[in-house]
Amino acid sequence: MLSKKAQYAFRALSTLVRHDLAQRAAQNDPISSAADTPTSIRDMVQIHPMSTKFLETILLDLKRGGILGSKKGKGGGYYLLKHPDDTPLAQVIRILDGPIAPLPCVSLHFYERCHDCNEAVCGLNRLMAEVRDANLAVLEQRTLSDLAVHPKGASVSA
Amino acid sequence: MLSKKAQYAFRALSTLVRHDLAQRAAQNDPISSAADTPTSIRDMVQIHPMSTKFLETILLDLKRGGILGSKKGKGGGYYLLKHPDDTPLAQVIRILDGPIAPLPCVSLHFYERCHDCNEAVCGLNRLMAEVRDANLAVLEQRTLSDLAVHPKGASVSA
DNA sequence: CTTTTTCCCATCGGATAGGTAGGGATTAAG
DNA sequence: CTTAATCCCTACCTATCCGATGGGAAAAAG
Repeated sequence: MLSKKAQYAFRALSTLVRHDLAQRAAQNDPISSAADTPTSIRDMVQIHPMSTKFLETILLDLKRGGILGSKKGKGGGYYLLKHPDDTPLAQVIRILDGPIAPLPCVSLHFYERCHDCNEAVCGLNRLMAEVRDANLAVLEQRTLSDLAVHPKGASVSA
Repeated sequence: MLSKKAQYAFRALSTLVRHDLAQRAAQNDPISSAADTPTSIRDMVQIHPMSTKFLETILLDLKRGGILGSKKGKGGGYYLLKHPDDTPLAQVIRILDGPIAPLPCVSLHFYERCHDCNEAVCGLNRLMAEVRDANLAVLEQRTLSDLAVHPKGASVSA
């Protein structure tokens, strides 16, 4: 199960993605970043109601994780550092919730050896590695762009 | 991530599965259950070292969940109620850890409506349903029998 | 009846999750 | 320079859960 942090993060990110894509379209300049017009926490909370202070800590995590940039002072806020297509959902989850694998001994980014268990003959490792791969097949493929796609809008890219 | 409960459960179950399969083979009667020679907690702990008391609560959960049966008194213990092929890993996880889905609003067995979110237009629901399906494709297919298969033993059934 | 072993209840310390509070530090605008 | 907006940092609180423990009651076998 995803934590509340990750859930709220995805909601706030969907707002940032929509703002980012709209701005790129308006500028006819799909390469430039959206840094010049960031989105404030206040605006995000108005779109998706949640605790302002809690969202603050989440956005800071995402900034430290290299997904977001920020601008201080009046007219400041947060913005995506990369194109929404270039941030897989797995990256967001790892920042806020840690490992995606069901067991530390099959984790790619947070590997830890399991004691009291010989990995070579442990039937569980192999099975949980299968689960991990099944998860990553979705979470590394899907990106922030997919968050903004509504079911009715049949803009399926692939 | 799986809880410690689920991890320990799988270790104990692997002992029960090996015992069950060995007994079926010895009897040349692959249909009968292994109820007549249950495995005690003490035996399980000797094979996979862990807290006896903790394992006790886990095995009780598995019994309430309909996976195990028990026999009291001397020579008693726990045994599988069904053939190892007929208990998918998903059932074990649901008993000990609850939902397999990343969000309650996409859970099949533990569904809960999410507030502050219109499921029809929520991009996250659709994506997390994909993750759920990817997980279930493995966890409903793989069974307790797969726990006992060692990597070297190439007895791949399908 | 005695021994063995499962079963049941109550508890408990520590960690984590979820959320709150207050006060800076930085920037832009007037 | 002053003010207002906004990000940033530290600490705290509370409830829940995880992993684990203790003490027995009940049942089966000898």
